[in-house]
Amino acid sequence: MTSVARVVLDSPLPQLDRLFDYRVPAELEDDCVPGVRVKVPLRTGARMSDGYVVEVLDAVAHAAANDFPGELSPLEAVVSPVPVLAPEIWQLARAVADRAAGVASDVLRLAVPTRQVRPEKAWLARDPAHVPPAVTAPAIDGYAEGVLEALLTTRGRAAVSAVPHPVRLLPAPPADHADTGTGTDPGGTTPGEVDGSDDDRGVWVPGWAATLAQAAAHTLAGERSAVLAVPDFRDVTDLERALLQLVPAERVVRFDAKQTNGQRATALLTARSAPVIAIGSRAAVYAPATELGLIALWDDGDPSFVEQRAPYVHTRDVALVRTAQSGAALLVLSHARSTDVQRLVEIGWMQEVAPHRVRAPKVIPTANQTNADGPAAQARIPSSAWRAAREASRTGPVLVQVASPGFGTGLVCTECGERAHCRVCGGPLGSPRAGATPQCRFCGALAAGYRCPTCGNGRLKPVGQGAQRTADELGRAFPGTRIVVADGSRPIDEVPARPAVVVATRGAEPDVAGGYACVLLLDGDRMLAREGLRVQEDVLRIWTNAAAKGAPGSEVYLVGVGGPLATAMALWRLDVPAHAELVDRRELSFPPAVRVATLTGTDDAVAGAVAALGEMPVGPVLGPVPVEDDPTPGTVRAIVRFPYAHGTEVAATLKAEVIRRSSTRRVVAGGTKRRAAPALRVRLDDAEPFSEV
DNA sequence: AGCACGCCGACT
DNA sequence: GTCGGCGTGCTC
Repeated sequence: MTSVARVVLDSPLPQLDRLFDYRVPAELEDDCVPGVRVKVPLRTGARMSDGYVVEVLDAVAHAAANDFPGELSPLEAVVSPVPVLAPEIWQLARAVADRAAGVASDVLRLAVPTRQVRPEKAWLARDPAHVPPAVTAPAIDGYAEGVLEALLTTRGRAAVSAVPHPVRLLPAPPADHADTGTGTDPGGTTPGEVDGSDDDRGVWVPGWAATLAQAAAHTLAGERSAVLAVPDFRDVTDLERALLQLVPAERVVRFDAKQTNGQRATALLTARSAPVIAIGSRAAVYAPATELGLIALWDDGDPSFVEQRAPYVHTRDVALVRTAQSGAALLVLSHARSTDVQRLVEIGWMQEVAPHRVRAPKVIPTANQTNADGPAAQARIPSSAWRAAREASRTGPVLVQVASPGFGTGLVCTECGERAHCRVCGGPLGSPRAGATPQCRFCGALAAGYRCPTCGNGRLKPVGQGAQRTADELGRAFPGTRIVVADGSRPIDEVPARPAVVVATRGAEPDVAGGYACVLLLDGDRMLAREGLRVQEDVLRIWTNAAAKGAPGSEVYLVGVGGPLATAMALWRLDVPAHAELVDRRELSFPPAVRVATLTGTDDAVAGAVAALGEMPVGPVLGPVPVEDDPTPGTVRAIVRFPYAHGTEVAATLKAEVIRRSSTRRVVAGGTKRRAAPALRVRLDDAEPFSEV
């Protein structure tokens, strides 16, 4: 009895994005199981394509399905007998691609690393009798008793406000017997904050990391997997440190961008073998963790969650699809709520959970206070904040958050004030240190011997204040105090809990055990001056994340900001501005109140796609307008907006249009053999066009 | 992608 | 009359 393999091809072509059936030769039948890599003939016998088997049918079942009338070609080869594509990850990739009008194999490239022989051999040689060490369920601290535990048990979904300060996590006692119970709090080891004692057991971790680690350990104690995705590498490290206090290292599997393919392959196979806690950045959300019980994200508003490769799907959206498919619980932790999550809360899809009896940062807005008669640094810092910082810097580290890296935000001509731009790419020039050769902030090109194109003058001066400049000024104003600078080019993970002034650019704030004694948020006005849909929620995220690095209840000075944002910060009610923002978006029909699709290509193709959508879009179609910097002249772009309820239909229609347009190959006018860009490119839920409005 | 099929100009 | 141009379409 011959069987039939259904295969997904490893090809980015939209017209090949469906399953192909192949006859399985008898000699391959043993190895041909769902998830293995295969080689298959395509169109002509000599041409081979790679792919994955997603299903194996016997001939009877295939005859009953009867969807291909022709004669099946035989499978060429099973590349490796190791099933690297888990069935649920195939389902996830299919659904994610469909939602984004994209190609499933593009998603698979994010989910499955390229073939690695050594990890596969190691996996095949593993001891099948090995039982991973059991895990004891810890309590989840900082929230009303049992609330999050109950959510995990009932597979609920929640937007969780994070514990807004560092906490000390104590190690879990060794689990000496397989305790499959849930919710049992091991006596005397309640992890959590410590009231300033000199006890040096345990580790200090951010509040959110402790909560995620406890929730994941709780899930794993019930022999179910957890998948935890965080925005960046440093967050993965924080989370891992928290987890290793609670569960054996063997049960934590990392997925992150800095791994080699070999490490990723090993992680993938480990995750498939037994319940684990899979942690990492974007890639972790695709971890093939068995028996999934929990999916959790930290800080879903962070732009790092936007995938940079086709089909550009946001980790949050992948998590939503995976939650729906797997029935796992979903926790989205943050301090500042994203408008996307606020929408899910308002439509009743997620519930809200806030910490119980925790000490929020004491945010003190200083809208219009100035301190004009001090030195330069003092002029930027109101006297109340100044005094608090000076006082706090005698007992511990003070965090000063500034907007941008380098010495200034840019360079201008000393004569005419014209901004200096890069001669290579036109980007803004900056100066990494006082007196250093100006350098492009975009492409990094050095601009030695720069002369102003407007007036011919050769001297430049900085505008704005960066971290180094602030640090220089504070160093003069705080003689004898250690000054530390942390920014993108000089990252510092942690500073000691000793008196110091730590000047950091947004997002680069070092951790400190126990938290900072005081936090100053400078440049808020400048951060808010940017244009774009996401500016407000972004800024709130940046402020709250820095504020949460302060010790419990420590003072946080929000300089130069007033109004509703300052109020929300002072009351630590970050749901309020999220709601207000969402109300605005609804009125304007902007995302995430609606979904958007950007259509790029020839005016024919774009107009055709808009026409094919018929009545599905809401509001006027924006454009089409010429795309200025596109390599293909005559390229236009249109933006259509549509309700979530039409998502499936819109994506399917646009995908069909892409296929229709890609079947005819176009050649660049001018006779060269170069192939032109596809006639139509479609991208769903791309907020970027709105950030320049 | 690649490669075959298909309907209109210059050649033995 | 054919050889071959590359527009159009398909790939189990």
